[in-house]
Amino acid sequence: MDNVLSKADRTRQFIIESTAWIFNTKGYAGTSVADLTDATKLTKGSIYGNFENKEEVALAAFEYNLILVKQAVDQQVKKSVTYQEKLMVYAVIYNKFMGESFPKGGCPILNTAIEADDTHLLLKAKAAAAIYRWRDDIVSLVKEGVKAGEFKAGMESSQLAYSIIALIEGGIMIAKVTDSPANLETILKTVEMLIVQLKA
Amino acid sequence: MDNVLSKADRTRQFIIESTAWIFNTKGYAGTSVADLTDATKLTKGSIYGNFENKEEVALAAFEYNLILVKQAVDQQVKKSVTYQEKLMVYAVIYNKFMGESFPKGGCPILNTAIEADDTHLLLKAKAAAAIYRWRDDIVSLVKEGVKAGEFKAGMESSQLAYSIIALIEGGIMIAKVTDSPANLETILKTVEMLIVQLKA
DNA sequence: TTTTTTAAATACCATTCGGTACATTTGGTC
DNA sequence: GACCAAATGTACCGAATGGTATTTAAAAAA
Repeated sequence: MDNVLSKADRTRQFIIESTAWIFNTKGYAGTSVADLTDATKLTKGSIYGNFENKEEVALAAFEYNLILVKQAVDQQVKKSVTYQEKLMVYAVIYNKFMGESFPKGGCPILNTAIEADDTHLLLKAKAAAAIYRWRDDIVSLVKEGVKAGEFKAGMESSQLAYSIIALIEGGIMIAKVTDSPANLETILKTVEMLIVQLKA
Repeated sequence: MDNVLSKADRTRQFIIESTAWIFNTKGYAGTSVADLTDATKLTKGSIYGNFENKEEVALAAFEYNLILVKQAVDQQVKKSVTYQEKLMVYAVIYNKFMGESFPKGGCPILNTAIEADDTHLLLKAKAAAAIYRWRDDIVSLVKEGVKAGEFKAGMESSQLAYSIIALIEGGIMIAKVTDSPANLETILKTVEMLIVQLKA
């Protein structure tokens, strides 16, 4: 018994990784179990041997999609020197939301929040938690930036955080539905403006 | 033949009005034909006698939901005196997005854009058109406000328009998924700030 | 009021849905 | 390599899916 993942755990992970993008594009209701077997080339028996039901796959897939986003963000935040740069990472990374490391189908928080808010309590709760985590991260960066003397106290930091998140998520929605990444870039200029105002 | 609506047209309208909110809450994929017969107390024969298929009902329902929003907005814009007030109507009205005249389930543009962007070309196109109309309305109001001497030329008006839309839609998403209307109010303060900056 | 047209209800279709019992194969251990 | 447990495939279930002839009822025209 090596401390390597068991066959079951590896299959479970394989199912999650190969189907997460489907849930992110088609949604929970729009994704069928047949979609999962098609994508994995596994059978229903195998899927249901590793997950209790479709819902459990969807929840795991959502968490995996979040990890993908978080990894992309953390990597870039680490590279940034100034707090302005660190704050802008959220905006910049979401600007390449069509990128490789990013889950196909756009922002999973946005997609899940919109579909689940009236229909699926568990997914809704997970999406809400992701929003709060994101807000807290932004608030922390602002506070650290103030402490480091880079920012002056300006707009209430949680207002800024919510506004940045709303601009990014709303911007992704607009860019995707209009097939125009330029629209997101335009909106991100406003995000940058809000952050720059912190230095005034 | 009075120029009153025919029986068919009235039934068609009845189906649209009684099912539009279902599409807006459950989405296109999540709404079944059985949901439509339940809500209307009609049979499948009647639904399919007035619509070619589920898609046609969904498209008509989306248009109806848009009309509901537009009526609520236009009514308030007319009441407003200053251009700042007129611009803020979009924000204020969306703040009561749980109101009576507003379609249940939140903003139909947002809901439809997110579900359809990767799955349903026709709905996607309709949602995109709604975004462009909204942007044009905001740009027009800004230009008129400048002409009237209320605003000075500031941020590019289309950038402002997209930013306002993104803040409102992102704000609705956040407020709904966190069950906290206060979060939307916070974000709308930033919308107000952007508009006030036009007067500086 | 009778006739004709139109709309709605009934009963059905094939297919897909999520899910499961059980047989078969595989991987890990001795 | 034999053995056993664990994982996967096979075959199936009832219910729900979107959709459609065809019959019945109602409305409009004559």
